[in-house]
Amino acid sequence: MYFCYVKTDRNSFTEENYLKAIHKLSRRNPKGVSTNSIAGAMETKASSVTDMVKKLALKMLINYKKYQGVTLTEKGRKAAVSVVRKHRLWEVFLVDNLGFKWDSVHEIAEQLEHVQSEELVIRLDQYLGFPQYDPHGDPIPDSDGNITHHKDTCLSDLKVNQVAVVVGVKDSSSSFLQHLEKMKLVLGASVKVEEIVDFDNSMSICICDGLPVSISEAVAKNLYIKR
Amino acid sequence: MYFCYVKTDRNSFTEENYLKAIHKLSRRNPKGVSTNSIAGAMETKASSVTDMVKKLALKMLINYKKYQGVTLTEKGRKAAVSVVRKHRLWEVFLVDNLGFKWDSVHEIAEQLEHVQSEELVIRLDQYLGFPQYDPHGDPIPDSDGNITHHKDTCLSDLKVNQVAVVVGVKDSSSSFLQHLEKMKLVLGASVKVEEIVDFDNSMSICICDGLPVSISEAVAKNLYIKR
DNA sequence: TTTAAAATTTAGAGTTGTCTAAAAATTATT
DNA sequence: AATAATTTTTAGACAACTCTAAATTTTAAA
Repeated sequence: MYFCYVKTDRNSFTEENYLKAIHKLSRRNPKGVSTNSIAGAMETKASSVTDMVKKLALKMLINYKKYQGVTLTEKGRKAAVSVVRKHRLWEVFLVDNLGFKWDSVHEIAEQLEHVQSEELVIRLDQYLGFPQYDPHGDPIPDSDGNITHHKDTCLSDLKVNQVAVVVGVKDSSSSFLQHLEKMKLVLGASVKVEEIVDFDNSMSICICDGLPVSISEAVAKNLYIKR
Repeated sequence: MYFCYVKTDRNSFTEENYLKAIHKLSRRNPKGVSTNSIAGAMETKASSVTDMVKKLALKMLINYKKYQGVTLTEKGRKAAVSVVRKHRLWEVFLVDNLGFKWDSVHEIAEQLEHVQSEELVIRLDQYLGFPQYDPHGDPIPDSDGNITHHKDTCLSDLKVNQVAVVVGVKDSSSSFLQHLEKMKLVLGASVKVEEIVDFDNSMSICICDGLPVSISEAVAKNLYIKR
């Protein structure tokens, strides 16, 4: 740990990425996020996390006591959500305006999300028509930092013969998105469960009234739906 | 100077900014840019420049021999121009699409220019309709790195009664641009020289056939025109 | 409850920048 | 050509991160 006093109100790219990771992990662990889980999310070592976590605590962005997990302060949550908001708005721009495919925008948005300008976000949001969801169906936080999450109903929660519409994906990795695309299992697609195989919980489903296709439980668990 | 071997083909933000500065300075000093002038442009110290210049030389981006000025290699020039291209394309986007004023886009473009993605630049360029000039009249380099500069005719080169159209500004500082805006002296405006004051070389000009206004020599020297 | 395993933190060091102060080289002046 | 002024470089150190390896603390198991 190096000596550090807070100079600016701004956060570095690295700090923003940590905040974002902590925010994401907080959903599943509201009582406190562990050092190791942050290290996993950030693809770095636990010792680096400890250092950064001390720094974020100094900046009053997180609550931290040694050996206990961390939670975001309201200030930290605001900062994290602001980054998420920018990320998702830029993803909409990339897909809707520049014609990128949904599986290739994440990396670019990871860079764009760090551009600092209140005005830019406001104007971009307006330019895009105040979108509610990003290309993966994730909700775009409003400018006050409020997020209206999907009800966590997954395709895997459906029973035989039930019908629903795909509204989001949990895992946004390129490979998963490309796999979905091949089956035309994209946002807005209707699905009907034809059969559930007891053995491995795989499903046979009809996508947009097409012929039945089989999907694994892993896939079904990563798709959000609305009935 | 720290030990350093070249790991990636990518350049850091700082490196890109140095390359951009050197590129800009090279126009006036094609034979070699001095350490001090780079330090001036980068708002840093000469010793920092020496360090960075060594690093850029190691990466084969510039030609450097101690105590002599530096020049860009072809590789360095390409890298610098690529950043300039991105900067200017983003400026067009900010003004034309998001409705920013021309005096408030520079800072944001300074951030956006570092976003790494070939595909993004290609698509953005197309989305904007392959613009030739940015909102300040500066030429946008093509994807091969070619720049077609304005002929350097300035408003200050005109004689009494001559007529021209404003096509660019040399200095793009907010304060200068705001000053121009107040007089409606924007890109595309027609100007006619009514009078030149011998004493201080200030000019009295009519903008778009309006009433004569007086502008200083400094202003006239910072405006590119086409006759 | 003592021991073993896992998670977390500290200590020390490396990287990419930055700076100040002093030394060396170049350029300008007399 | 010798000296002065300026420019440039070096040396050493700080800042914001990163890491490995060792020391703590917590949690799980026997």
